[in-house]
Amino acid sequence: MALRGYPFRMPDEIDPQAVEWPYRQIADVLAAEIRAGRWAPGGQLDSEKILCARFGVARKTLRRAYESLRQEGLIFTVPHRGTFVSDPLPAKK
Amino acid sequence: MALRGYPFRMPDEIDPQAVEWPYRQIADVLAAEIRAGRWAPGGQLDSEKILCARFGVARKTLRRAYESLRQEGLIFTVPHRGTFVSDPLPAKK
DNA sequence: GTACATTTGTTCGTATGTATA
DNA sequence: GTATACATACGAACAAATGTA
Repeated sequence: MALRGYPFRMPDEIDPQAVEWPYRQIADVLAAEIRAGRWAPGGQLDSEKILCARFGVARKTLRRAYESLRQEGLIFTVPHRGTFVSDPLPAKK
Repeated sequence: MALRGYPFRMPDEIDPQAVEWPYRQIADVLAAEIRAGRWAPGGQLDSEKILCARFGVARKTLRRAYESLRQEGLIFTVPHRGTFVSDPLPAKK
């Protein structure tokens, strides 16, 4: 990482200089983990706060990633409770 | 300045009629200020918006000037955060 | 019931990224 | 080169709902 004079290193797989937007990279990482079975269907995902720390992004960016995953049907959010893995998972396109 | 009957003075040192491209003039002005120590190494430069107003140019032009300064190693940009003076500054060629 | 922590919901201001005319 | 619009992102703050001690 650390491209073009960017002095910091991101905590996780996110590259702010990449072609893909950070929120997309995050969504892809989480989608892969969900598909891999890191959480069981219905299981609760990490909170926005935790994931912000993990990926080193602002909460708005993390929420944008979650929003994408919701639109893709992989997760659902219960207000003030948390975000969970869809059950069943949609077929992989 | 005050070209072609334009009764006012340009906001800053840019002369659209000069041989040098406006983005080059801007880059030179900023480079001189950086070398002169107007900002400390690591200090945040003015935003694109501010500098557009100062030099009286479109954002596209200002960004091109910043791009040149980045290539010269004088500054670096953190996406959505701002543009900063390199630390340390490269030796003047 | 009260107090506290946790999580998501919402809004504000500012800055850069990208695209189109 | 200019002008405009919109998307993405950071940072911060506060609100609302939930769960627990």
